[in-house]
Amino acid sequence: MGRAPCCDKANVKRGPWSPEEDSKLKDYIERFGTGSNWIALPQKVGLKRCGKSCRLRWLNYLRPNIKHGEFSDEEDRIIFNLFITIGSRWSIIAAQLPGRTDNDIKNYWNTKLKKKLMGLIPNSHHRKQPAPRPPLPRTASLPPPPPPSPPPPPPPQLLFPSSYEIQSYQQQQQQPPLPSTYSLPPLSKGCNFSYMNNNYLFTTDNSATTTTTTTTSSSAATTVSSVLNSCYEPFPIKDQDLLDFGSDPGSCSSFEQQQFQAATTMIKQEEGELQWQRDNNGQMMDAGFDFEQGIGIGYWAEKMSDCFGIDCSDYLSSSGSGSSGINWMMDHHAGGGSQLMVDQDEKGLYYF
DNA sequence: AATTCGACCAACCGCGACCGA
DNA sequence: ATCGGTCGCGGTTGGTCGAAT
Repeated sequence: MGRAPCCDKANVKRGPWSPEEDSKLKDYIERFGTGSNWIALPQKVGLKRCGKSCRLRWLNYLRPNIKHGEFSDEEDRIIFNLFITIGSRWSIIAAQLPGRTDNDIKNYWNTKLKKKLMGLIPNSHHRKQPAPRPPLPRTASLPPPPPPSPPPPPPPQLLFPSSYEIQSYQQQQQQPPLPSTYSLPPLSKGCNFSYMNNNYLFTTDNSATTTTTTTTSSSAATTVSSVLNSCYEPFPIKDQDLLDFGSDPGSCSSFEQQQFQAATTMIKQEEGELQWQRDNNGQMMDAGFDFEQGIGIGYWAEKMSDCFGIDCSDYLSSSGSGSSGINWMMDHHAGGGSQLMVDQDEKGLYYF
């Protein structure tokens, strides 16, 4: 025995909404609200529609402040990063993009963004502007589009996911499903946030001043296998298993003394071979670290080779310190202002 | 000019969650 | 604790369009 239908499908209209229907529904809800009962709403409004259809039409199209049209690069990045982190939880993703609906984002992801990420189509900076399409009959009742917004600020240096991010996304497709329960930290407009679930760390923090990290379990902190960064500005990631090296001390996660001490203690306890370089004031030097004998440079070079397929022969032949190793990597593979991460648990090296 | 194909997106569908009786 | 009604979500479908053939 199947599930009982939510309405009498034989007596409800289906398919595209007419302007008259839109107008009726919109007027009614604006005057009286939904009454917290979508099933009963169509009868009150005088529509031969299923309640679910009315709800969908209102939420996705008629309600105020719905944003239509092209997605911005910033929206692209937010969608991408959230998708990587939490998967296809479209409603949660939509909650981070005011004016966008889950349906909108889902369609956008499936038709454009996913392909763009896989390199099938160029990113939006080379995006061919589509020719304006005449409104479909079903959209004939739309209000006129908002006036053109002022020109956007100049784009940041890098707008689209790096090769690492895309690689990570592709790898993530093979990962086991994310846990069904997770919690987002409270968000407020303009605040920075980051959180980590069992496999991924996510952050939108680009302020380099405050970062919150939420771990979902004690084991989460030891199973970090992937790191994503939604911006390309230096930022601190403070996590006990992720050491973040930026191009200056302020963008290194362990620069703060407390964090530094904790990380160093842990590393020395577990490995005993990682040693930080400090300047004369006892502060950690710019992106400086070194491996002591035993694993040392060989380990470092091996990991770079493992993770990135990088030929480290010229580094190995140099007489530089660990710091020059970072610089070598920055120069050769990441560019200025990039971040390097060392996953202590998996010995992984990541750069952005 | 006609046909085919792929992109796009509004709308539908079914399931699980939630809530009140 | 159980049941029925409703909501909300995410996957899928189908109509329309422009581009390509």
